[in-house]
Amino acid sequence: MKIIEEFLESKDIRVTAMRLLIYKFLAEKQVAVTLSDIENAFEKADRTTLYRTIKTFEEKDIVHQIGDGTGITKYALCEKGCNCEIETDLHLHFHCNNCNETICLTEHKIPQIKVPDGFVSENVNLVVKGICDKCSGQ
Amino acid sequence: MKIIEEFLESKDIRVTAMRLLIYKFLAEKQVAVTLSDIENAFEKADRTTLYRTIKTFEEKDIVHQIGDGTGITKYALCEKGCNCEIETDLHLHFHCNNCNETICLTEHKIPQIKVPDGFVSENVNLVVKGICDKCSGQ
DNA sequence: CAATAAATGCACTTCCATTGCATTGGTTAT
DNA sequence: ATAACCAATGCAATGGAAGTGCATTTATTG
Repeated sequence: MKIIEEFLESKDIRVTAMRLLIYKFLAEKQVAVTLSDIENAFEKADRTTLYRTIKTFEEKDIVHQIGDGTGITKYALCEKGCNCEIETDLHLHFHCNNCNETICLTEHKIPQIKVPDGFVSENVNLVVKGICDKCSGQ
Repeated sequence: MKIIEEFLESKDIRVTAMRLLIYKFLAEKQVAVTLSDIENAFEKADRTTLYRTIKTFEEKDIVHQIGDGTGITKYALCEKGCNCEIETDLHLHFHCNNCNETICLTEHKIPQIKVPDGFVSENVNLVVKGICDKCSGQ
């Protein structure tokens, strides 16, 4: 817990009880979560607080947003190897069509994508859909 | 126009004036459009009709949906080379951060993405973001 | 302890997606 | 041709998620 506090401070994020809890929640989750997921986990807290906390985390580059095609934006902690603050970083995510969970595959880099002449690639969003390891193992 | 009629019939879609117009609209557009775009183009028609028409087109595999990260779903006609009814087809789209338009790059195939053991890849959604040819040429 | 600034909570708004139901319009069978 | 039927359309309403304004609480600083 102390470690989290120091980490947040190092990222220029003021430490509050709520923020510690939300960070802890994200860290324990192995998958990307929606705002509703967080909401359900902290029913005492107001939705706005959770929303703004996530936004703060995003601005300070410790959380990144994922659009996995479900229409609902999900969030995940940036881990080692996730350089999402860098525009050219490739975000590879896996969305399970069975359990509906989205997982960060930060260790799986993808090759540079070629685009036609005249187009300038700044950022790539790649979502692989299928069956995750938990669901395929059943 | 006769060609469109025959095409729709061949896809098991009942031909109506509205459907012909919407198909024509999509065919003329070179970019993926939102429901609002269609709505603006056909102010006389009801939003629901446009919505359901697009859904019908989707079910019959002549239109596919694109989530480009803007949060608003876009739609585009499936063209030659677009086999979006096939699960393993790779959808490559380009989203311009300047003009906000999304373009289908069906001719640009991308290599098979490797996923970790236990994961089964069924479908890949790839959106490249940057500046499109029109905007970069300014 | 006072003054200030940030964080939280509440209420409200907006936008898009979606559905139920009534109505219209086109197709088919008698 | 007409009745019966089913699909398409239009209208109204709902729901969910994102986002904003403002009051209040909490924390920090002088």
